[in-house]
Amino acid sequence: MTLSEEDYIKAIYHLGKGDNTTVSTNSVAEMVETKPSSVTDMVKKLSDKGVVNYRPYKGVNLTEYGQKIALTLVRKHRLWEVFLVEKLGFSWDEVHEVAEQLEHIKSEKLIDQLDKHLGYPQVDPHGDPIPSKTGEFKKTIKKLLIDIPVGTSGICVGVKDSSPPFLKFLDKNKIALGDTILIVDKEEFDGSFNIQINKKNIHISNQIASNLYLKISE
Amino acid sequence: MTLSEEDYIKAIYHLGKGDNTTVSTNSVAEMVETKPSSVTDMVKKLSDKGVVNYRPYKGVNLTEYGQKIALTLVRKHRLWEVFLVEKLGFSWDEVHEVAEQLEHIKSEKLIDQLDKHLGYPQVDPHGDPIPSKTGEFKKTIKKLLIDIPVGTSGICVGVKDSSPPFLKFLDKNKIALGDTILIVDKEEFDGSFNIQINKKNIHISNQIASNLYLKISE
DNA sequence: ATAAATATTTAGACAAACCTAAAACATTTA
DNA sequence: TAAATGTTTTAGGTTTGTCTAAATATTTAT
Ligand SMILES: [Mn+2]
Ligand SMILES: [Mn+2]
Ligand SMILES: [Mn+2]
Ligand SMILES: [Mn+2]
Repeated sequence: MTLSEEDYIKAIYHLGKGDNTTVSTNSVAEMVETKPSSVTDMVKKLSDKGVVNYRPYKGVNLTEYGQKIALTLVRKHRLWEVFLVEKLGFSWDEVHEVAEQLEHIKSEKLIDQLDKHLGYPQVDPHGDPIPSKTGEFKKTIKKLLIDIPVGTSGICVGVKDSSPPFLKFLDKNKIALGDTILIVDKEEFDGSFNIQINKKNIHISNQIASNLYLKISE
Repeated sequence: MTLSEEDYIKAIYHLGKGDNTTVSTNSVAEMVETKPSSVTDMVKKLSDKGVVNYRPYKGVNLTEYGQKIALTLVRKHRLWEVFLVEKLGFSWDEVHEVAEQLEHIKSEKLIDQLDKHLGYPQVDPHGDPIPSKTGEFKKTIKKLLIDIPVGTSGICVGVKDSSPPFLKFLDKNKIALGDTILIVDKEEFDGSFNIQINKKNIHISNQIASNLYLKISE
């Protein structure tokens, strides 16, 4: 597959919402930042190659073969993201653009060895799951910390309240996007939480807990 | 620069023998595995961009600007080669193809951090020097071990005699291409050598020493 | 010095991936 | 259910990087 073909396949995969829903020409165009007419051309070519099912005016989705390719690309993209953050000191929000390039490097050995070098990570820095070599992975969902059971851990991926006071609080307590958080304990009395973050235990109120989104494996 | 343009620039650089000699259309074609007519086209384009000096029928070489680009590419290529060998366990002869792709990834931060991650290496797994961020590097030369002064170290890059008995000897003594060898001592009496390889000292005869090529910095 | 051999460029085409403008189809709205 | 609106495809072009075949320049050999 060429670099362009791969980017289209990934777009169709991501728009397919995990269940390979048929997606529109326009939505693909928006995702790959091109014009709908270009998508029509490409999608015909991918259809000829057996990568997608395409019915004119009706939309497009991935074949089995296409899904396999998509999962390999997602695996590569996310492993590179882990590498950039863990080994090269990139931050959460700097990795995407570079991974977007690195995902197209062709070498099976490279990816296998990278996976090993990173200690076979299960999730990327954004909390998204990394498919195994055979394409399996756990789905993840985004939940408010307050709705997550004790003993579970997840990755901080967003805030509900983004007011300066709240952000300042997070900053002061060194809670940042991309951090792994373990729910240690929940206090019956006031609904407050004990959480572990960066190897330290801290205590947060019910209010804080209801404004932090984590991504956890189902 | 596009991937293709970069590969042409590298080819012109490598054919230029370090002193930026003017090179022929045919030689470039051979190196980038294309036809001479394609080289003519590309070289005109690179000339318009100020990357090369081109005189029809006379040949092509790099401008100052072109040399800068070439050195950046060589730097990237060789840093990735070190990464593949040192961090991912690739062997000497497996890295080139992958580095040929990785060298085109665009991110200055990526290369700076990779350099740091690798501990600012001076040479790649083939004994070739890695240009600094500003483009400086020591030239290296290939010499028979026998002609190298005591105290110098280099990287094993080839053999003069490739007969089975000699190769078997190297194998038995765990001397492989890509290994770093330090000349510890030379025996006046029989011209034999003490060398250090893989943190072990071994003794080799004058005959062995006159059939092993090392790459050393000038 | 001339002819033969070789190297290089030009001319004309092609595939990939994109574009704009116009036509065809589908959906919504009145 | 017909018009209006929005979506998708088609038609026709462009750019990049490649190719073959033919023309031209340069080098080598007689
Ligand atoms: Mn990409
Ligand atoms: Mn990610
Ligand atoms: Mn390359
Ligand atoms: Mn090398």
